[in-house]
Amino acid sequence: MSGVELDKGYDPSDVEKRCYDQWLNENQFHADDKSSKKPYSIVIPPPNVTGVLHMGHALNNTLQDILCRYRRLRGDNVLWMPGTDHAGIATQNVVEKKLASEGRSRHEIGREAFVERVWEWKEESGNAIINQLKRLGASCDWERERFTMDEGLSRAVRKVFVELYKQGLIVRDNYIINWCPRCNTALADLEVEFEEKQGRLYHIKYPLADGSGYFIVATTRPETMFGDTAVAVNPEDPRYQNITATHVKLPLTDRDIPIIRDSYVDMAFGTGALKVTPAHDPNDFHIGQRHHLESLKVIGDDGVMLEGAGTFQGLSREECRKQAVKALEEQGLLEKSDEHAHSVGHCYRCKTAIEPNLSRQWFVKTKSLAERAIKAVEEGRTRIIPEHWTKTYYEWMNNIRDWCISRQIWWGHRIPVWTCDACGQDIVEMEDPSVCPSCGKNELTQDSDVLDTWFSSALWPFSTMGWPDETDLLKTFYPTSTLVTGFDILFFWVARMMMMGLHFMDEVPFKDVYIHALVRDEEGQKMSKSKGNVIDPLTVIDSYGTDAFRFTLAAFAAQGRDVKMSLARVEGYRHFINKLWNAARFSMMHLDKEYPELDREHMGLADRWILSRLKKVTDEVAASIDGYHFNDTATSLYRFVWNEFCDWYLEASKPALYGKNGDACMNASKAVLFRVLKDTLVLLHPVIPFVTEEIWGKLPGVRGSVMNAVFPADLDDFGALEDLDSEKDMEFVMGVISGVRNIRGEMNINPSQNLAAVIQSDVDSERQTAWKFKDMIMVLSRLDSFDVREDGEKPRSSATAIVGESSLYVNLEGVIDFDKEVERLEKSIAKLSKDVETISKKLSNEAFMSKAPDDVVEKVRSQHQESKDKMDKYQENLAKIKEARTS
RNA sequence: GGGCGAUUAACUCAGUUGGGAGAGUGCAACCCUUACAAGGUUGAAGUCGCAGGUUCAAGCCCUGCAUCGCCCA
Repeated sequence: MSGVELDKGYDPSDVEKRCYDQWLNENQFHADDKSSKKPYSIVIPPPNVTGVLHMGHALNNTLQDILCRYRRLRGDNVLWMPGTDHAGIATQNVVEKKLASEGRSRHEIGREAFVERVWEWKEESGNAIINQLKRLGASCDWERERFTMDEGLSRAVRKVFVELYKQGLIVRDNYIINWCPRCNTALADLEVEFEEKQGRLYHIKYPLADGSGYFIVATTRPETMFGDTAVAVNPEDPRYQNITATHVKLPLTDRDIPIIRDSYVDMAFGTGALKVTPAHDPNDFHIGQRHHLESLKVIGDDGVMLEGAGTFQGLSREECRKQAVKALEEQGLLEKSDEHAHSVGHCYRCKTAIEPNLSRQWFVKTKSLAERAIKAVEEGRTRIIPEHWTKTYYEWMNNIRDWCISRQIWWGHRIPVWTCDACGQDIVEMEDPSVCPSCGKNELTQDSDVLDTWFSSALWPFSTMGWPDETDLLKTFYPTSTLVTGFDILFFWVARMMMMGLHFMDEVPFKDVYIHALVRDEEGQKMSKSKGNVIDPLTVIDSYGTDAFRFTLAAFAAQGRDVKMSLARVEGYRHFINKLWNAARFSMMHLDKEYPELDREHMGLADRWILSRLKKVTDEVAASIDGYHFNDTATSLYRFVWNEFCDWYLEASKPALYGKNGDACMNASKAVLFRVLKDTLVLLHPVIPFVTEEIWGKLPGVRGSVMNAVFPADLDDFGALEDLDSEKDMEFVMGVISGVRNIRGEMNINPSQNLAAVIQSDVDSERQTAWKFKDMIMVLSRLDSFDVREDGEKPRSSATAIVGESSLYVNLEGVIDFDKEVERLEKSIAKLSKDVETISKKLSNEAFMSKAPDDVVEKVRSQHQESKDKMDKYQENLAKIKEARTS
């Protein structure tokens, strides 16, 4: 005994900072621009620069880190590109609120000063989330950290805008868009969240212009009626076949509006007559386009009624609704109003009800871009995992609409379009223009809007690598290997990166897209501030350690299933970390040097067995990470470490380690212990980097970081670790030991009481195995006497277990409780007889015998035989014990 | 309205080509055995949402239904 002394328990807080600093100092996370090694690259989904780490980030980045650390261990040149985005609307909102608390508005201080303030706020808070990612252990290449608004990325944005403009893929148009009256900006369709709201459906009489009656139109938004420019009915609708009037009188106004016929109108809804408001409803807008209707905007960008609302001008849209309804009622034009549930769009940033609004905005024409993005997935150049998300991807891509990219805010990439005040010419170039190329005048005005943040995020996989320059980084790492992200931004981000990557790089941005679940609370509710059910990842890290937290996230990350985070689970995995720590602590007591060679000649059964199991778990870990089955990775490791290494191997190898079998065996076992512990740390490292690094550093003779270790599967002798014979022998031996323990437990025999046991068997191999490894059997089942024989009388006062095809008798002379043993045996028999019954049924089923494949029939036969033999043996013993009881 | 997912032990969840239902936690009993009581040994616990169908064989494939959740319109 010697070696390094480890503390009794593992203290993460002390270790984590030290390890992380060590990695940074050693430049472990840095990727080479050029390298002969196989490249592996991931770009981080950039979090908002002013945001804070939440559970979603924690899961997302833990999975990326597992992949990156694993690929490094496999010898790849790994780039994990980190960075943040500027989150235009969200960040602007925050700074505006701060201004408001000072009693000022952004308009008061002006654009330049405001943007200055936002940069200040970014500097102030911008490192928070980066530091939080570091606490999570993220092994990003921090030297390459990028921000969507830094100079290089801004140049990429400019280039993309200019090129798309020149290609006719970016256009300015008057179109119905989603307007947030609170943020005062246009939004993309995606940025609107629909929510079912209880409203009212108002049935309003629209008198026919020729006085021959009236139409009843149903609407949830009576305030928009001032913008009506037609009433539409379905041409098929029999109710309106014989209408002679061509116009209706628009109530509360002096306007007549035409009656039009359009098959869009749902005859089953209301009375089948639809008021058409092209300027304030997307569907109406399209009807308006088809029928060349006028679009009359009656609600201003601030949500206040405009001139078209007549006497209602100046009212808010909510107040206008109230008063208009009242006026209609007074004039007898409101037939009725019913309770009505309908979905209302809300701003995804501030939750204000969206106003569909006619507006002049910039759009990306997405159709041709989407076609290539669809094709890339169809052809498998990009794989979406789990596969079922591809359908959602196709669905959206096939129905994609033009993307409104202009935002009426100040924080973001300003749209690089100048208009000549004199001749109206638009100028869109890489360099800021000073004179109009058309008329030569120099009074140019730049568009005041900025671009959607997602416009810059869409370029992330190549803009972060230096595009539009042809950098080595791009050559080495584009296309990236894997993108890890949540499904909530599949459209916002993934789809748009696909379009931009294919268009500008002529190559997909990533080969694999792994889509993980959302993290929810214990009840499965989405975590949100308003519900108060948010668990702060940093609190979890502080209480349980990063490794326990990461292991929990990995263990929960089953494909296609949400993660329900519970602190009880994290605590459970903290126990696992501690178990590992203590296993290492025990190991270190025996390890005093490096053991470079395995001494197969002097190894015991447990040694050969654990090496074989090590090979197995290594294969499992590699396969599960390669296939993004992170929960399987965690499960395999957990079982191996706890149930095989700790529960069996360490216990079984103690005699050898304590020198009871001589120095040669002791050293052979130490070498195995060293090897298994070392390789296990490497296998665990991608999931729990800190504790593994800490233990690694204390391994005798080992230099450098675990990050530079070789993955066990890549070691020369890896294949030679497998030893199926030893696995089989060990299984039998463990069966015997468990048999004794079971009897001890069920018969309430004190663990400290030594017992005598006998294996009786007519199977040569089982007798040999039992005899060969009797030392292990005796130690682990606490026997002071153990015998193996081919036949003979069963000991009178003993309890029985069947192991393999052998009988195990545990002598309970003087302590046996016959009734209990009868009960025990009957229980086993009942279980077996149920099995035998089911299997017999199969075997007597002619259809099964003739149609099932031979190997299956054979398997069932042997199962039947096995169970039956076992049951017979129990029954024999039961008879004997009953006999003994009565005598 | 269209689409996707979920439903397996008290709880949280695995179950990858269909071939005798698993884990962790919790629970119960016993144990301070010299790495770990944040531990050890043992045990109990499931009509795999419901109803049909395909098949020799269904937790798994097909259809319908129910409940819950999400996305899109």
